[in-house]
Amino acid sequence: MGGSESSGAGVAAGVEPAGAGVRRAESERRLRSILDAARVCFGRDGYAGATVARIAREAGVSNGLLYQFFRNKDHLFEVVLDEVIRDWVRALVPRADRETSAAAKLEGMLRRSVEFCRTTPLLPALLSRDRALQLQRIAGSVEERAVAHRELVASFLREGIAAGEFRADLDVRSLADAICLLQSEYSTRTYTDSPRSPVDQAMVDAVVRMIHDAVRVR
Amino acid sequence: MGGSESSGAGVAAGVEPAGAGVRRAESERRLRSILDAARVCFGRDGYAGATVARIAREAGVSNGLLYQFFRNKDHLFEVVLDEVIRDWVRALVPRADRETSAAAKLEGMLRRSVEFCRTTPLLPALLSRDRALQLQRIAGSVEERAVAHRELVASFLREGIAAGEFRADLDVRSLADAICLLQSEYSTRTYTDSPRSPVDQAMVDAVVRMIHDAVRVR
Amino acid sequence: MGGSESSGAGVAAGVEPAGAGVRRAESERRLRSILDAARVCFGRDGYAGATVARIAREAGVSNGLLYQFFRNKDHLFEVVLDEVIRDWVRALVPRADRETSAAAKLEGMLRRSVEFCRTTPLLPALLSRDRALQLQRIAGSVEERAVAHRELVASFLREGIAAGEFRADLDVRSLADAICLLQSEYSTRTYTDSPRSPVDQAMVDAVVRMIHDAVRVR
Amino acid sequence: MGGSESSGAGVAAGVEPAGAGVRRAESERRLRSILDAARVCFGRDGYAGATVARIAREAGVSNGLLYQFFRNKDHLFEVVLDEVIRDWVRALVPRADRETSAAAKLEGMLRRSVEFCRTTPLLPALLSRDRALQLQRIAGSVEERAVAHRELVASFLREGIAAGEFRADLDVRSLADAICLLQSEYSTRTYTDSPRSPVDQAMVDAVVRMIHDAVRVR
DNA sequence: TATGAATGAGTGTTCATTCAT
DNA sequence: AATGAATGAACACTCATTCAT
Repeated sequence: MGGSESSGAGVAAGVEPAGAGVRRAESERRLRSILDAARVCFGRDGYAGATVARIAREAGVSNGLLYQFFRNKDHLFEVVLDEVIRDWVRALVPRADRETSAAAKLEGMLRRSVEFCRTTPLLPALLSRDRALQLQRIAGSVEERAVAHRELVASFLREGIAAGEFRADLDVRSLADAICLLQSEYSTRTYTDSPRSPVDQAMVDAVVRMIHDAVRVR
Repeated sequence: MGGSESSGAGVAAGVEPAGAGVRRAESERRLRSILDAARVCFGRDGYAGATVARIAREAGVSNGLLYQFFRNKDHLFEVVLDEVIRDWVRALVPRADRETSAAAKLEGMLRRSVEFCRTTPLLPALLSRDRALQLQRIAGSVEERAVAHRELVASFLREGIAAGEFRADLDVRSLADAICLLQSEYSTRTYTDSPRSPVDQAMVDAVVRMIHDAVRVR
Repeated sequence: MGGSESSGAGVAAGVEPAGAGVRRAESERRLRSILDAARVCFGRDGYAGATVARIAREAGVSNGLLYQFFRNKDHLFEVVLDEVIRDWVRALVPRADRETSAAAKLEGMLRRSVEFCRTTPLLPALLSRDRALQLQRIAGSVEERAVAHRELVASFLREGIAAGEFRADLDVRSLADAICLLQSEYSTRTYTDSPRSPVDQAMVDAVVRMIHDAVRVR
Repeated sequence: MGGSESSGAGVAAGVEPAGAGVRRAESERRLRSILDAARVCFGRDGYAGATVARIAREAGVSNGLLYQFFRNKDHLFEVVLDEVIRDWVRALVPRADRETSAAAKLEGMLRRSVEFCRTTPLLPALLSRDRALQLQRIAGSVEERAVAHRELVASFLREGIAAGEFRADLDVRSLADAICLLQSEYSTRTYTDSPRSPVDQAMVDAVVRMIHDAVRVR
């Protein structure tokens, strides 16, 4: 995956690199490094704590260049967040070929999410409740994704129930919520690598088991 | 529980009320109101978002008085955090009389934690990963308490295993971690009452059931 | 008149010095010096050209103190403008005792205006068309005063016509406009003391004569 | 008059178009469009308010090209100002054939000035006291022209006196100054079209009458 | 002890200017 | 000759902290 988890082609939506010469490449590389630095800074310091100046410095560009690509700090944050979420969501989608049972899908999703966060300078941290975000500003996109995430998990649960694989009396909504939360949190902690409690394989396994126990037919 | 969740004795450790005359009481009351206001502000606005001026204003004291009690904003935050955690932990301790089984203790702990957060202007929000906190600053006390929390849960698990109430092959450490996490997060969300996904009784019930499923003998 | 043309008592409307001790006086003196410095700076450099930092420096106070008194640069400007206009208008009012004829009132008004500007660090310059002001921001108060000014002059003209002192066929509106303009401009130039054409007594006399010629019965 | 009020010959003094090939024409056209755009921008936004980037954009050229023709923003402004003044002065010169009396020349000058400003995207606004200009920067050329303007008016006055058309005791210098001022101001206001007091025909007529009254023999 | 006026370093943002292409 | 990406100094404004009273 390398150093940059950019979304395939055009770097980021909402940003127009413009131009089409040789400079284009250079410019795009800089935009990329700004986004990467922003990802790290926002992830490390939160929205308020991250300064535009520091992001620029860590990206190796001038203070002002940032404003050639983004309207303001908010806009930069929005784009970064969007990108990260997109990358993350992509990682969650089940492997159609190998994960056939609903249980396998749930498990795969959790493990991949954790793995994704381990190798990505990210801010799913931000998926959790970073008050510093003053989320109202960008609540939209985050909220939307969260809902989508829960819905995806819920669909797996329903699928499992329908297949007789899971208990019929599951409280799908509540369980989906809890599973999403576990997934988010363990993913986040994997990255932040807080000394508080580093996430190791045994923990992930335990969570997987916990989820299985919660859904499977007795 | 009343308006102030202060810890019984000398208000807060690390703070020297000084003096011993008649004014002592007055002074202590002011310190109390500062701490209460800080709790509310930090909880509401996060570390960076909370301003010293506003805390003072909401406490009904002058800007400068704050610095008679606390070295700086960081120090105030540290003390507030410590206090909140102490209060919270106190709420977790099982009711010796009514909760005899390990399972009951685990369940009671979760429910009380959620309840505590519902009625307390608090900042367990801060227990979770509020990156704005730049936790490194005060990691110490938080970390310490987190470890204690996990250890408490772990002891319940071991107790249950010993009593033949829980499965013998539980990964105690990992499970304790997951349970703590669920407890923290649902408690936090209860308070923040985020539109993202308001926590209702059904959800708490689902989590309780999940934990039961994870531990009980098949 | 002295160094400061503040309006008698409370310094400036819309600003709450608050407090009532000994410090109050000190504080008020600082507010005064900010307003005076602002008057000079805005007058000299225009709205955009004047920097908050320089105003603070020339007032001998810190950068931030300014924001204890005023919401922002705009607000400061508004207050300064209001104050200046108030002072200026006050200077225009005819001396009830000595100026009885309409002609004397017109003449007195012009001469006093010029005199006022000679001794006042001011910005009637701003009364004229300083585009840098982006007048839309504060258009209200300026416009209002300008209208009042024209109306005052017009009333003198009508008075003179009624008294048979002035020609009956005067285009009152247009003439009032022209007279106001002459007054504003010569007043402004007196202060700016532009090398372009310093205003001397002979010039003022010539303008006075011009106005007389324009109104008096043949 | 067409779209561009440039002065016939080499576009503008102080600017070296350089080169002598076929591209010369192209280059000159670009310079022209920069100057035109600058005229509009400076006139609309004032010196500080006008941005180099916007001027370039409205001229349809790149940001940097501007610096091939002009040392810096100041220089551009200087050149634009010079050009505008030249155009304006040209408009003031009396029609040798139709304006024979000194009074007719004065009147014609005023009316043409107003008319010129009505139809020209211009900045005579800048001739007046736009403090944002920080006129010190370019005082030179403006001052020079202002003196010339006054001298022209003065010559008309002397001519009228010599012809017995005007009063012999006129204070030529002072009166010339006042007349120039009226002319500048009404011209400016005509363009800016400020809601403050739109200049209509009646007003211009009144000013013309005022000037006549001021000079003509009783 | 308590005040709040005062400070100034630091923030996000703009924009004249340069320079590799 | 022409571009426009990149720079960085400067701006308005905020806020933790101090200190005379």
